[in-house]
Amino acid sequence: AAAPKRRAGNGRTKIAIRRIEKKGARQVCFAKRRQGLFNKANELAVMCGAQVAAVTFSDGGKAFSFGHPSAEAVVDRFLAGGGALVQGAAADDDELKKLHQLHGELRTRLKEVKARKGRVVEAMAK
Amino acid sequence: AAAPKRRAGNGRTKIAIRRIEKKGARQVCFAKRRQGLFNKANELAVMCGAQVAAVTFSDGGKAFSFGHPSAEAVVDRFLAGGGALVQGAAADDDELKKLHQLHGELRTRLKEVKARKGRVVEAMAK
DNA sequence: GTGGCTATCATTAGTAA
DNA sequence: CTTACTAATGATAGCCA
Repeated sequence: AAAPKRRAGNGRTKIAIRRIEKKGARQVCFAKRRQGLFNKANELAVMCGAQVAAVTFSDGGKAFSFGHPSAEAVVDRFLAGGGALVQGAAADDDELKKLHQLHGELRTRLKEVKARKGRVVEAMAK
Repeated sequence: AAAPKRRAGNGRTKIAIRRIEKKGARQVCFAKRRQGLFNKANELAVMCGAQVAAVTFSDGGKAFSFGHPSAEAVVDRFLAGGGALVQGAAADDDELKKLHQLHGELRTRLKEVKARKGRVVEAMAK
């Protein structure tokens, strides 16, 4: 008798939260997790009666968004409120740590963009 | 003899994705899931090298946000780009300017928080 | 690019502090 | 508001169609 042969599959394997190097796997992961993120955002909005917006730009620069009641509405309100309240007003000490981290990320990002801009300018000179 | 009494708790129970009526439970749920959402957003950003922003307003109208590299940067790009996004020097130059401004704001903010923390520490010493 | 599958890891409902 | 705990639900890595 032929056993109903299970599909090959090792189940979920544990992975670290760092950049996925393989391009293909990274894209698949982006698509799946983007969907998961939007789903979580929707659940938060429905269950807690909160306004939620989530926006992401893929590696390729393509934009995706989710919002309740709409991404634009929430985003507008966010900018209008002038509120640059990061991660909720936690304890000062905690917030200080977060600001330091943000600062570090910003510096890294600045360097990246500057480097890219340099290459672009150089390319245009030719 | 007193048994080492486990903490009461039935573990996670299945619930429907609809508005939570009990106010207290709704607030706790909001706090937990907001944190979970931001965590997912961060993982997506790190693992897939994508820009991500998440913004929510609680029932009480309080704003919370997360962003990589920053909520404002991603949100601005979203509103500016509308949908399709262009690459090139112009886009990079614009982003560079925004990052510089953000950097300045962050430094100001850091000083403020540090000062406040100093006052708090001093107050606690008394 | 999307969707199914399985085994496994991650999140979290309910509760109390 | 945040945190700790337990047990169960939910999300998903890797592989294939």
